[in-house]
Amino acid sequence: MSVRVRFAPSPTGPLHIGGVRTALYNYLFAKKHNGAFVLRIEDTDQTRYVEGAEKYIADALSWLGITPDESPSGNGAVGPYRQSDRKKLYVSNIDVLLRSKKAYLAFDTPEELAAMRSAAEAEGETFIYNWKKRGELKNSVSLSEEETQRLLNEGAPYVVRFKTFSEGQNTTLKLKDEVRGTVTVDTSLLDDKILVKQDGMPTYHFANVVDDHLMKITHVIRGEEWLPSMALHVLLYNAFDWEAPSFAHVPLILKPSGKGKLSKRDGDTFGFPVFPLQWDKQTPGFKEAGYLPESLVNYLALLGWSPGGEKELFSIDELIDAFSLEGITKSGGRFDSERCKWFNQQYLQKVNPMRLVAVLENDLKENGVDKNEIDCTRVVELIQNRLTLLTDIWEEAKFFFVSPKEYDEKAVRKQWKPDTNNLLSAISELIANAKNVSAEELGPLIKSWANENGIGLGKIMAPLRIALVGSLRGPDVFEICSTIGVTNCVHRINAAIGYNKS
RNA sequence: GGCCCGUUCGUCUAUCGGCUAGGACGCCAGGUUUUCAUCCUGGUAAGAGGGGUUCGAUUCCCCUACGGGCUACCA
Repeated sequence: MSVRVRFAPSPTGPLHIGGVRTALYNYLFAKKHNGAFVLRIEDTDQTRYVEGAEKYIADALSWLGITPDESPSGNGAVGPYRQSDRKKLYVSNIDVLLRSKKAYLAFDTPEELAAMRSAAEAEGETFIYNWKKRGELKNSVSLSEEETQRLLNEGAPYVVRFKTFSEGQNTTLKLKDEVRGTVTVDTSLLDDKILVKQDGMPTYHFANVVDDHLMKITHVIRGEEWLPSMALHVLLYNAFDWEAPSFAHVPLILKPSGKGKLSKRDGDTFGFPVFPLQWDKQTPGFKEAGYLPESLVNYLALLGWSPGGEKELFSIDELIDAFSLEGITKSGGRFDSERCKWFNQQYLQKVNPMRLVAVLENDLKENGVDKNEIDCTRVVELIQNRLTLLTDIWEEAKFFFVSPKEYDEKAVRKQWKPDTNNLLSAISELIANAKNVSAEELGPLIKSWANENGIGLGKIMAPLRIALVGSLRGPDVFEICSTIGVTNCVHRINAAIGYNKS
C-alpha cells in the first residue's frame, strides 16, 4: 500500500512555525516513500474561520517548497479537500454509528453542561460525560424511544456523542505511536466526545477519522497535542470497523525561554518571527525578516528530528533521503533563533549571487537610490560572505551607492592625526591621476607611494576607509575604491577632509 | 485536580549495556584579514535526584522531582 499522509490545518489565521514543521515532516515522509502529501483544510468551526487564512497556508507552503500533491486548489482523486465541502460524507457516516448504537443523540444544552461542570468543580470533582453519567443525562440512551422521538419532533437541538466505553469492556488499551512506542490508556476514563455539533458540523475528532479513512491516509503525523485523543480516534476506527492508520506524534516547539509552547503571540516578545510569511503589519514573517526558505526548512527539520550523524546542512532532497520517523525526538524543543540565523548565514554564503543582486536592486529602488555606474554584481561579490540575513544586504552595500553623510565619531577621534588631512589630499591626487583603479593596481600604487615618502600604511588605511565608508568596517578598501570609481573616491576623500578640518 | 507524554552541555542533538559522553549554535581565547565581518585553531559546558537489575548503567525497571500536553458543541 502506498504511503499517503496529510497536513490538516484550520484556517483560523496564519500558519505558525510549529505547523510548518509538522507539514515538513509529513512532506519528507511522503517523498521518502514515493507517497502522496495531502493538504486538507479543517474548517468545521465556522465561528473561527478567518478570511485569507487558507490562501496564506498555500502561499507559505509554496514559499517553503513543501507543496502538496493534493489540495483544495489542486488535483486529487479523494476530494473535496475542504471539510466544509464534505458535510454529506459526515452525515452518512454518523448514521452508521447511530444505527449500530455506537453513537447516540444528546439533548443537554451547553448551559446545562456548564452548570454541571461548575457544580462538580465546587465539590472538588471533575464532570465527565461518560459511561457513568450517560444514564442520568438527557440523551437517547437514558430517554425512552418515544421521549427521544418527541424531542426530535419538537425540533429540540441535539448533538451526537460517541459511546466511548461501556461497562464490561476491557479498560486498558495499548496503542502504538511511531515516535513513543506503546502508549497505555484506560478507556473507562475517556468521555463521550461530541461527534456532530448542534449546527450539524462534525467536530475535529469525527471529521478527522472519516476523512483520513476516506482519503486513504496511511500515516498520521501530527503534533503531540493530539496524543491524548489518539485512543478516541482508534476507538472510532474500531467502531466503523476500519483499519486505523499509523500514528506519529511529534513533540512541540517550545518558547526560547520561559514556560510553555511557542504560540502565535510570541513573535514580538522574543524578537524573531513565528510565521513563515507576513500576515499583517504587526506580524512579519521569516521571509520578510530575511530568511531563505531552504535554511528555515533545514533548521526546522533538525529541531525535533535527527538523522543520527554529525551532518547538519541538508538540502531538501538530502532531508528526504535521510528522513525517518524513528529519528523524531520525544521531547519538546526550544526555538533557538541564533542557531536558526546561523543556518541562514551558511546558506547565504553558498546561494547563487544573482539572487542577492536581485535583492540589492530592489533595495536600491525602495530606498530611491540610483545605482549610477556601480556594478551590483561586483558589490554582491564583495559583501556576500558578510551576510546573515537577506536584510543585511542593504546595510552592507549602502555605502557603495551613497556617500557617507557623517563619520563614526570614535573612529575619527582615534584615527585623525594632525597630518591626516594632508595625507588624504595626496592620496586623493594619487587616485585622481591613476590610470587604472583596479584593486590590483591601486593597492601597490598607494603602498609604494607611502613607502617612497616614508609614511606608514597604518596612517593612511584607516582614515581612507573612514572617508569612503564613514566608519571602520566593510570589505577591502582598494576593492571599494575600484568598485565606486575614481570620481566617487576623490569626492568622498575631499568631503572627509572638509568635514574633519576643524 | 485527573489522565497522558517527556527529562544528556545555556540551546538543538549523538549515544540504541562497556564513555576519556561526540557534534552544532552561543560564549571565551588565539590566528588570518593593516578595519569590521567571514574563515581557521583551541577552550568552556551535560546524563534531574533516589532506589533497584547487572561484572558493568546515560542507556533497562520503579519512585520522586521538574517540564510539556490534554481535560470545549476549538482544532
